[in-house]
Amino acid sequence: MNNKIRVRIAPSPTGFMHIGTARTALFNWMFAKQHNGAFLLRIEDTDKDRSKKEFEDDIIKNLAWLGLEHDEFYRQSEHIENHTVNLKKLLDSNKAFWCAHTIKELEIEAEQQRAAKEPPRHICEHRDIGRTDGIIRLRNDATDSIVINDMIRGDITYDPRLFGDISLAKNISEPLYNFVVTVDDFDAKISHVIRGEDHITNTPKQILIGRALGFSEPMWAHLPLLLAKDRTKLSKRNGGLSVGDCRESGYIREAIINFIALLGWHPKDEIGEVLDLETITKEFDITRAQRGGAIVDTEKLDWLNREHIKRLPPDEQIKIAEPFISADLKKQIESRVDKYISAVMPRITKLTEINAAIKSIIDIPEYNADLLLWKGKIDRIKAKEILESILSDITDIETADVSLASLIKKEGTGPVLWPLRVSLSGNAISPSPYELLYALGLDEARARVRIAISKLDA
RNA sequence: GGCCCCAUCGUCUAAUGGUUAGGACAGCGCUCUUUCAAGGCGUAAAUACGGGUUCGAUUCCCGUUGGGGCCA
Repeated sequence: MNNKIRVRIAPSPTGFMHIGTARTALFNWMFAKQHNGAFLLRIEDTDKDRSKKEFEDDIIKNLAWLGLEHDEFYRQSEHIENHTVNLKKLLDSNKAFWCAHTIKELEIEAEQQRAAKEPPRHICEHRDIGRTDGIIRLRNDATDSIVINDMIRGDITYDPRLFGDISLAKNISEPLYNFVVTVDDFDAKISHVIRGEDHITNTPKQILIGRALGFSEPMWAHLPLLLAKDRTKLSKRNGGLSVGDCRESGYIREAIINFIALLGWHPKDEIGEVLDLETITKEFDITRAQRGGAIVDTEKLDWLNREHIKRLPPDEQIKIAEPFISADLKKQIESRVDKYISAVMPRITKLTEINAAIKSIIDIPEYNADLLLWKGKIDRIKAKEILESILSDITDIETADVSLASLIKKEGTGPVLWPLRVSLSGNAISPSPYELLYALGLDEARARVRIAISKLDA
C-alpha cells in the first residue's frame, strides 16, 4: 500500500514538551486515526549541544500520558548516513555545489541587500568552480512559481528566485534543517505534513530540495500558532505551559486534550464543548481548522478540568487524586483516604487543591456557638435539641441519610442540616453535611456533634 | 529590510452572499438550595479601517492599518 496515510511530529529535544507540541501531536494523531494511518514520533536531535536525553524522555512520557501513542519512533541522529548519501547524490549530479564564501562575506552581502531593500539571498558564483570546502548549497535555477497546496489555507505562492542558492549542509556529515527534514519525511514515507505555521516559509525550500532529489511531495497543512498573552509565539520564556507543568499542577489529561483541541478547531454547536478524545477524533476535520493564531488562556482549561473531573467515575477520581495527597496527610487519614477524596473532589478545580481541601475538613477550627444557629431562626435550646436527636438517631453511617430524612421531615431542612454542617466542619462554608459525615466516619462525627452540644451548654 | 501568513465579543470560536451576527469560558444580575461551588434563567460584549463587486457583504476583490512568522 503506497498511499497509506502516514504523519509525524518532529520535536527537537531542547526543552520540556509544551502544549503547542501537544496540540500538533493531537491533530496529527487524530488525522492518522481517522484514516487508519500511522503516527510517527521523530526526535530531531541533530543539534548535539542543545539536545538532551531528559527532554526526549519528557516528550515520550507526556505523549503517552496524554494517550497519544505513536506507532513508530526514531531519532534523526540515527539517520545521518542517509543524509550523507543524499547529499553526495546531489553533489555528484551537480545539483548541489560547495560554496566557499566565509560567514563574514555572507554577512556583508546580507547587510548590503538589506540596505538596498533587496530580498536576502545568496546567488553563489562558486557554483561551477569545483571547490570542496565551505558549505553545501542547492543550485537553484527555478523560475516558475512554487505553489504550496495547503489543506487549511489553500494555495500559497512563492517566487523561487527570492531564495537564492539554498544552504543544505555545513559539510558532508552536518546537514542543515531544511535538507534533513525533507530527506527524513520522504524516507519515512510521510504522506501529510501537519505542523505549525512557523514552518510555512520553510516549505517552498523543502519542495525545491525534494524535487532535486526526485522525491514525491507530501500534502501540507499548517496550523495556526499558539500565542502568549502578548500575542507572540508561545515559548518557554513568555509563560508557555509545558505539558509536565500542567500535569503537576493538577490538570487531568482529558481536560488538556479537550482544551488544546479547542485551540484552532471547534465542534458543532449541538454537541457542546466538553468532549472526550474519542468524540473529538470522530468530529475533527483538519480542513476546517482555524487560520489565525490562538492565545492560550487557561481560564477555560480550569473549567474543562472541573467538568472532566466531575465526569470521572468515583473509583477513577480516587485513583487520579491519590498521588496528589501528601505523605503526611495520608498517614493522618489512613484508611479514610478514599472517603475524604470523594467528599472533596466535586468542588475542586485542580488536583493540587486536594490537600488543602481535605485539611480544612480534618482541622476543625474553633467556632462560636452562635454559628450553630441557622439564620437566627432557631435558638440555642432548639439547636441543642436537634443535635441531640441526631446523636441518638444516627448510629450507623450507612443509614444516616434515612435517619436525617425523617428528622428533616419533622424539623425542616435548614434547622437540621445547618447545625450539623457547623458541628462537623466548624465553618459556614464546607462540603455538604452528608459528604462530611461519610468522610469523617461515625465516631469522629459523633464526637464533633458532642462538642457542639457542649458549646451550646456553655 | 525581503517574502509569507493572519484579522468576528476580553478569550476560544460559529456563520463559506441574505441570521435580530450564534455558542462556550470569563464578567455581571436574578433564581434554586442547608453554606460555598455547581445548576437554572437572564444580561452586557465583536465583524480593524477605506474603497469596490453585488439587489444584498462577516463572507468575494483591492488598498490601508495592525499582529504574527521565516530568512539573514
